[in-house]
Amino acid sequence: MNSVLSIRGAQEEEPPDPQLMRLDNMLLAEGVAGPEKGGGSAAAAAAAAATGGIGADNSAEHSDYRAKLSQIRQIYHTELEKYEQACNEFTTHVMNLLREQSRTRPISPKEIERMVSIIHRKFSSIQMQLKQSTCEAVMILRSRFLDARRKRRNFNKQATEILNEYFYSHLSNPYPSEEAKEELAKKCGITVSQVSNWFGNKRIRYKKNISKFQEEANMYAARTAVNATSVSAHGSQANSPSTPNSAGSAGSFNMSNSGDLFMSVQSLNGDSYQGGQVGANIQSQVDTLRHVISQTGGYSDSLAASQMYSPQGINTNGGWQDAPTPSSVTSPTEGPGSVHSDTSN
DNA sequence: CAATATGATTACCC
DNA sequence: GGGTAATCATATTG
Repeated sequence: MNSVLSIRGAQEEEPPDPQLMRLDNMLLAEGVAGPEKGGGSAAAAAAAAATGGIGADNSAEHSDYRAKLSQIRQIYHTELEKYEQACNEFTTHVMNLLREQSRTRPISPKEIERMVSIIHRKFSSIQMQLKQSTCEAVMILRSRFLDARRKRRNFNKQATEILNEYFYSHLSNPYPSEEAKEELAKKCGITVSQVSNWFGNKRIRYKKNISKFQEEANMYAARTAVNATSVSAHGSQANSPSTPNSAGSAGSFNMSNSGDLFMSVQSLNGDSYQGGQVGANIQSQVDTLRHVISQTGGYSDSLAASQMYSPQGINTNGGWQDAPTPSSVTSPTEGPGSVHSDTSN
């Protein structure tokens, strides 16, 4: 046992051991070795407060993690304190011993100093072990709780609803801007990067096989179309919403009906009054309507329409990326023709 | 249980 | 830096 000390003591001196520094830095970064809050009970309270600040369900997921982390932190600190105390006690004990011995034989201060330094080194190596195992524990905790891949949770129904609504009403260009992403994130109670992930996944999976998403597309298209028309085309006879049900979608919109819808949109667009909201609404409708109509089997009749509405099936640019926004949302003041050209993608 | 759906990560590209 | 495509790891479903 002495051998260990001598070996360690020989090579290790004041210069900060890189390994130790690494551990210290990590513990600090993880908030384990951070400055202890004033009150003793502050740890739990602080953790709770910190979690309560930001995301709603996100923090809930992390609360468990934080609780465990603060547990680790507490253990770490008590252990550290214990070691320190033990070190001091042992030092004084040895000092006393030496003092006693000094009566019978001369003891140089150098010897005392050496003893003390050996003791300290021994205890600091114990501390090192403590830090190492604490780091390990934190790492495990992190991988267990923070690796979202491992702890994947589906978004709640409403969130996916909102996201799908946006996606299908911007089918021609489903690339939400940073602002739009933030908005969606806020509405859905998720993070912006989650929104980005969602759209990335959605785009690729939609494109991969559109047929699988037809029902869903119809559903959202019909819903938003009905919504929009009932808002923008004031009153009128409107259309019986008809079940937004997926199966019935084909039957729900017959040719004439969809034609009416389109006409109303067109005229409104031509009006070009009140840009902003209305314009955006219309643009959305173009997408959704296009989908509905194409699904309703409007191919035999409206030839012109059929061509431009022909959706992703034969779409010339199945990929979205190639076709940057053709004036989509930003210019509501275009002539009626622009709608067609716009939808031609 | 297998099969599918789904959110996150990765590699690679522009 | 943001996009796609492939992939991973889990959740949900039948």
